Amino acid sequence: MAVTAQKIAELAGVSRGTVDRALHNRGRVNPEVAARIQKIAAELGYKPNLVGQALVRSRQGAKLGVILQSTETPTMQIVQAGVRRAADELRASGGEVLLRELRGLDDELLLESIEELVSQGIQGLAITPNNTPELRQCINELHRQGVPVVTLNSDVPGSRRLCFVGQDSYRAGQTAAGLIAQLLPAGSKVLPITGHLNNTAHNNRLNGFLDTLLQEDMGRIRLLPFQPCFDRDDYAYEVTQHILRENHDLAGIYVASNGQAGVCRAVEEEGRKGKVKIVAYDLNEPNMRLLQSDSLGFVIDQEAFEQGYRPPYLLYEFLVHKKQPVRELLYTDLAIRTKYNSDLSGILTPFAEQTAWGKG
Amino acid sequence: MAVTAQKIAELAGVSRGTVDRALHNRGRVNPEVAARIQKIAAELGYKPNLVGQALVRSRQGAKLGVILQSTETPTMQIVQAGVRRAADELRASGGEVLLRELRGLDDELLLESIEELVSQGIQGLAITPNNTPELRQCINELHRQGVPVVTLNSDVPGSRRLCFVGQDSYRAGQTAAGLIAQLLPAGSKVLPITGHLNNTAHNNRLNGFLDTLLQEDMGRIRLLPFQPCFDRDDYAYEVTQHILRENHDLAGIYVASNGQAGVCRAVEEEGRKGKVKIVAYDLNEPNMRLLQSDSLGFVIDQEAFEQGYRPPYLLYEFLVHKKQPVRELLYTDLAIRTKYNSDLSGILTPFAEQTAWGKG
DNA sequence: TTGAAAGCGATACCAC
DNA sequence: GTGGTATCGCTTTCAA
Repeated sequence: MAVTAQKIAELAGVSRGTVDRALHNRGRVNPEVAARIQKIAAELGYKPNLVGQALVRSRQGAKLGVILQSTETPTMQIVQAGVRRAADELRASGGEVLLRELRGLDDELLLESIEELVSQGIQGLAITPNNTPELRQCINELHRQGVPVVTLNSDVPGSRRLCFVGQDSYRAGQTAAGLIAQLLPAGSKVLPITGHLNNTAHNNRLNGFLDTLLQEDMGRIRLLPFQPCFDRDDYAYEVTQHILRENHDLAGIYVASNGQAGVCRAVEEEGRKGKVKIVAYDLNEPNMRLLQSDSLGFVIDQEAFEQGYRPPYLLYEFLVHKKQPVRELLYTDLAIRTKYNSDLSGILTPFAEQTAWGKG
Repeated sequence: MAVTAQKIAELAGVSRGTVDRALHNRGRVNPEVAARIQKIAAELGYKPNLVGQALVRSRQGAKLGVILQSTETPTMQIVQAGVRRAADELRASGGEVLLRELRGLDDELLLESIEELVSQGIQGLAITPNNTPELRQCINELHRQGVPVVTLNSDVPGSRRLCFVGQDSYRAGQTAAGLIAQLLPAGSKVLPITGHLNNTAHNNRLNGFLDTLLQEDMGRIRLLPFQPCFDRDDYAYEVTQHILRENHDLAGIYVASNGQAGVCRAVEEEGRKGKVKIVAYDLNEPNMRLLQSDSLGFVIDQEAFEQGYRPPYLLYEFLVHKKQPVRELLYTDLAIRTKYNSDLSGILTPFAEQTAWGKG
């Protein structure tokens, strides 16, 4: 059995209360006594029992808020599943998670939802933010009020958020470049497709991609000028079709944004399936189908589930055990996936129910 | 605040103790009363608070044993790091993990170590087993005694282990095949290298690899007969050198076992670096260096850290909360990695220390 | 068959 | 400054 505060109290000849105050520097304790207690604790390697801590903190009950935007997209639905799972698990430990799911991107609605959750007394917040000055201000204000905020999926750099959980977009671009450079012979022509021209994440991916191909690959791959598709499959289709017809030697397409389904369709309709390698992002249901049908060769995954699952836990740990995240930027893993190492089961299916009585 | 046993007791007009016995079917409770209590619990969606449960169970204290073999290998050292992390975390929740690290594979030593740990009173055990009849018997005997066993990294199929945590070898082979099929043009010559001829995991990888290339790729890749290298770099070097000299058009090498460093060296010395694509397994320090130097194009990762980290938690959950693993075979993720999406930091470096006083 | 009470470990509060 | 005590939610005795 590990060493407890009680044991230290006995050894120091004081009460548990005094030990607690001494070790946590809460004051109101004789400096000499405090020193003695801390020495004993150090020698015994005392660590407070987290279960005991959690139990006492559960008096106030950790009430968390999560707001997701663009919940109509396949990837955000995986993020959602992650949040739900965390919410379920935390509920079993006395936590409470209020989840708001917003369709589309709407800064005003987001700010309203935050206010609503705050008025309901949440002690921590996780959001998929828009990178606007208003939101940055809002995050900083929450920080000032003692409400920690975790950004997920996209970040608000420089704000006083507790941390960010999501993809390292630049590295995601590099990874795609490294893959394509190995996939295609020297001199191959590649078309990069991006989304909105002002989407930071997509731009970072593109930069990582271009930098890597130009610098490290030393220009062995011939890059066509990148084309925006505004995250739309129909535009992506049109652009791809056009470029394919003009470049009969096109060997690869890099899709930094959404639109991969349109790209795949164009490639198939032009009879170039298999000849033109396509690399896109995210492991979700539609992409899974594209992988299975060999329309899409590779996706680079961003662990959407983890992006939803982790933040509530980070907030809980911070609130209940005062534990800071290990880093400010918690980048999710970048797995390269083909149809053979992709699996969504166990993520989208309802997970094993815990011991519960009734509907739960 | 979530619904507690106390609340149910009040609503049912009984005491907490009765509620507890009724909900857990411990008997000694009037059937009618039990029914009423269960109905109320179901309606309220009662779930016992895990923190409360854990605290009371901590009276007995969960004492776990972990035995790792081949700890001299780079990958097992990552597994070790995972075990250590879990041990640290569980200690903070009142758990205790006894870790035995064995060099090499030695069934006898393994069985001795198990006995030793059992005699020290462990209530659960995790091991990297050898697939021998003696060990299977030992696992079954432990099961009979009520000591759950988790196999990790390698399995003992058909034994009464609680579950297995590790790679799906067949799928790992398929993944390599899918990658190589996309990497190389039709007609490319590929050499498969394997380890010991009786290593089940390596054989399964090879089977997955061959099946996939022969069936799904429809023989577009020309396969050379596979060569064993007995997990040794020197043999792998020799074999590779020989084959390279006989096949000036060799386009790829698939390494299902250890030996990749020897393979890479041979390829470089023959001046074929970059021309011959190499796919191997595991993200560990030596492979990381091979990736960085572009000697190795891809590795397929098996989440060694997770293989060490998960089992203690599975045992803890099983012992403390009676929670069964979701599946019997818990396969780790198969991420395809290049130098751009590989990262070992945060795994091998000591992780952020928790609030502690002194040496810990 | 049931209730009352102790106790797991840590913390908060209130007397002294 | 300090010790005592109640408390978190649950399980487990021990009495009744």
